Amino acid sequence: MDEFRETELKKRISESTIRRLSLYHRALEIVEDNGSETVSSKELAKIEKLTPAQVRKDLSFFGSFGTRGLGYPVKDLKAKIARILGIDRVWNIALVGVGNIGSALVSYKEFARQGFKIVKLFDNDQRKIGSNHKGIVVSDIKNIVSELSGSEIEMVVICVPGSVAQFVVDDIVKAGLRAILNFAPVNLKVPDDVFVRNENMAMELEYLSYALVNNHSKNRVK
Amino acid sequence: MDEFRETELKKRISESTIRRLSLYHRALEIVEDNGSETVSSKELAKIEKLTPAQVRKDLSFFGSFGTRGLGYPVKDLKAKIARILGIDRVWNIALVGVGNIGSALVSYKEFARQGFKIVKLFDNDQRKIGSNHKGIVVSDIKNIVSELSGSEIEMVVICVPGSVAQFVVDDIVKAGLRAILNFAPVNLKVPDDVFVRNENMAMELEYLSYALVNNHSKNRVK
DNA sequence: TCATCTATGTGAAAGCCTTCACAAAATAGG
DNA sequence: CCTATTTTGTGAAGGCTTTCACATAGATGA
Repeated sequence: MDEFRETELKKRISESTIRRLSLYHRALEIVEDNGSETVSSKELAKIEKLTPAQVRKDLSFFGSFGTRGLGYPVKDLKAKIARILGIDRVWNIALVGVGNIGSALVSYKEFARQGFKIVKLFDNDQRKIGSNHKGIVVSDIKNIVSELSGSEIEMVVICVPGSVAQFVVDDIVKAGLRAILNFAPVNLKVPDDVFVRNENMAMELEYLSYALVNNHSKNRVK
Repeated sequence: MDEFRETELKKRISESTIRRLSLYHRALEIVEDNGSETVSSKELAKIEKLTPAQVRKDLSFFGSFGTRGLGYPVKDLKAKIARILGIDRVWNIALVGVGNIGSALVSYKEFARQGFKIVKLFDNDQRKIGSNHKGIVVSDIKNIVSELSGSEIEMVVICVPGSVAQFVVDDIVKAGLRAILNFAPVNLKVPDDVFVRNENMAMELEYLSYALVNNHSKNRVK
């Protein structure tokens, strides 16, 4: 692992490579369920609709995990990718905004399955504060800075309306947290050492809309 | 518009450009609310944390919308982008899988606001079939092919477990639909003329996990 | 009307990412 | 043990995207 850390300091690894690591991890779960001991870059590529060269190149940034002529050891590679991604542990997460989307995410099994554990909820609505969602009592957002500061929570999911998202983020930053998953449709301003990922579901539909309207078929003659 | 269609046939426009068009559209709403008549590429870039050159280059693929020395006419540019994206109309959408996420999306205001109208729900769970969500009665997924074929519905949102997503997609394709927003954590196999966008929320948390573990700060000395 | 200023539109350059193609390493089979 | 086969790991090439930098065109003000 330390070898990797050092590599990372020398060469910045692209966002796309990291995102594909998640895909490889997922593909390896499938292969593992099939009972295979090893898997080739070709097979992994097929599962996620990528190219074998891409798979090999991506993995090569982090080390040599395969055996020539044979492929990659499934269990081992999966563990190594989990280690690189930092998902070989549990992450405690707070969620702000217990509306439609927010409360759906509290019960979202895929988060739990990957070790992302929502352990605290915040809202500003008096009717919601004190109510119980899957065993978690909703806290008043007024106390967010003190309740997050120095807590075991390291990530926050934001499901509040766009108009208040920036205020919430300012508090999260004040509390010293550095990772935010944002469902509000606004560009959040944060210091350079804070990471934000945006989940913009309407934008994906807009892309589909564009594709349909422009008949943007993949196998169209150019 | 036809000028644009023709341009499009000559030069394929990148996915990133289209995604940024959505951002520009959103930024223009903000500028419009502020009461400005015109806006510069610099201002648009600031709102979405991009560069002015990027904004101008992206827009230039579709035409010359600005006035030198002045900027872009807000209302007009917003309408033109909406036209390009195909969001100057209502899209009727079916949603399959009325679980946590699915039912949250039925009430998701951002979809409605952008003209994405969920008009039909499907599920395979007998307890859910026939139940009412925001005025829509859940249909039996068995009838999905016949109910979608030739209907006014052109997009489908999939919120079913990964293990059944491919079967659902096969039916959607059979019904002749060509646009799918997929929340299941699997890579769906579709013909080349069908568009799929994947919404993988756990993957975004994995990216944050990676960033934190590798202290991947943006202003770090290389 | 003219000079100054502002901001677009866009070729060209730079940078980044993906794909190619092949040497190297290990397996498998006889 | 040796040959044929498989599949990795990786420089180099190719292709795509972003950024640069400036000519151009219109606005603004005296």
